[in-house]
Amino acid sequence: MTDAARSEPPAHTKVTREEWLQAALDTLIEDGVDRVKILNLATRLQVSRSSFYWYFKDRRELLDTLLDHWRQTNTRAIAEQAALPSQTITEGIIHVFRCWVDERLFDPRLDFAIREWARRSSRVRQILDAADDERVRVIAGLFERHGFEPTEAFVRARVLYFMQIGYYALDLGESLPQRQALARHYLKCFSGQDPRPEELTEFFDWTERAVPGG
Amino acid sequence: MTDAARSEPPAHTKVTREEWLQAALDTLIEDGVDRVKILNLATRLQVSRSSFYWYFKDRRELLDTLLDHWRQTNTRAIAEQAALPSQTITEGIIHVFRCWVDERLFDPRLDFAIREWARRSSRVRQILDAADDERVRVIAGLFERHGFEPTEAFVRARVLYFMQIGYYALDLGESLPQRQALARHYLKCFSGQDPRPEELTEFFDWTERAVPGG
DNA sequence: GCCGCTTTGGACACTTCTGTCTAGATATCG
DNA sequence: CGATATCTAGACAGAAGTGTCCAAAGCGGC
Repeated sequence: MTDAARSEPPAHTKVTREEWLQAALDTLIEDGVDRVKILNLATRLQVSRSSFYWYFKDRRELLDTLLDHWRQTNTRAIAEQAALPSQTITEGIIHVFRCWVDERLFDPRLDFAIREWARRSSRVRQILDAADDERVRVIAGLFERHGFEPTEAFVRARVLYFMQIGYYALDLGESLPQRQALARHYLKCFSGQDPRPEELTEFFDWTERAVPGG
Repeated sequence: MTDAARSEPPAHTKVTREEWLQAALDTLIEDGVDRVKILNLATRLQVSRSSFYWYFKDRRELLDTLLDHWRQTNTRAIAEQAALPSQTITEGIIHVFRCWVDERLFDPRLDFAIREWARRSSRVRQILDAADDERVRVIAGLFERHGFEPTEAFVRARVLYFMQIGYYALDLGESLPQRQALARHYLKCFSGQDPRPEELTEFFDWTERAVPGG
């Protein structure tokens, strides 16, 4: 995209709306919604606090914008990967695994920041519940396409998805090789069957292309 | 325990240390550590804020006490249930399931309040990491006692534990019957084998005794 | 070169929370 | 009864955050 295409701000602008948003997003992910304070952001951006009110009506409008951003990233990535065609159930699960490996597809820290926020806001809570529901549904659909009964597909989708949410809750900080070493066992546990070796090597190749160096 | 045994407070005491602690614990669980404010608690307890400083040095001392309370409940319950003797792996898993059913054994909301707190305090984070590690270890020990290879035991312990943490993260609010209906499928997924019918009925009986009416 | 639009800074009033200090109230014991 | 230890209230100072108002600064167009 050229600079002209994004309607360049006047030259004497110190901080754009996008910079306020990015700073807010970073703070949301790092410290939680309670610390997304206008004063904080202003200090971080080296600009006066009152400039904020030029771009946003109030703090609430800023937070609403952050929430919209989340809605249009994480859940969509899971849905897209789960919908890809697959020869075997393990290959299908591997497609979903891509979300857990590439943070550009699914940002776990943002997801948890939203989850924590939802504990204190029924409005956010409703939106989050709908997202969780959709994620489990699309994964259950994957299991069903591979011949699992609806109830078993639902339970296995839950185990796969909840397990990953729990994994993120612990925020273990494992390296990619550590995680890859266990992938085969996870696949066995989630699907009840062993993955084909070529599926695994293809997954590791994909990982190397998507996340060079881990 | 008799009243005499707990060294009765003077009659003109409006609020005891234990009441401050209980109010703080409730608030921690409900609203998170950031909202455990002395002013809040004083208002809730209908007492002057400065009385707090009679019982506690400062806010930090109160929070330390809450953390200690958590350390001596949740993790211990999991360790105790996982250590019980079991004929089959499914029976062993069912013992752990008791923690997920009886909130007197394992309080999920307290656990999540601590988890959220740990995101902002490296001290709490270290303590939490040690607890998570111990929980996975004791469950992996259960799988190993039933003949699983160490790596597979470890992965299955993780899937079982992380899945439950993820389940709590979503805070679905399902009823006990709803959850019981899926227990058989979870056991199959976690262990790779079907539970014996009598194990399930015994589990449901235990549940009815422990949590009458669900 | 001046006007006006966009953007920023600084001051103000308000709220919520923290910790300290001091004076008082109340039961118990001598 | 009075002294003492235990507990509570209220006032104070200060930090950190919110939103509003108005003056001023920097560019672009005329």
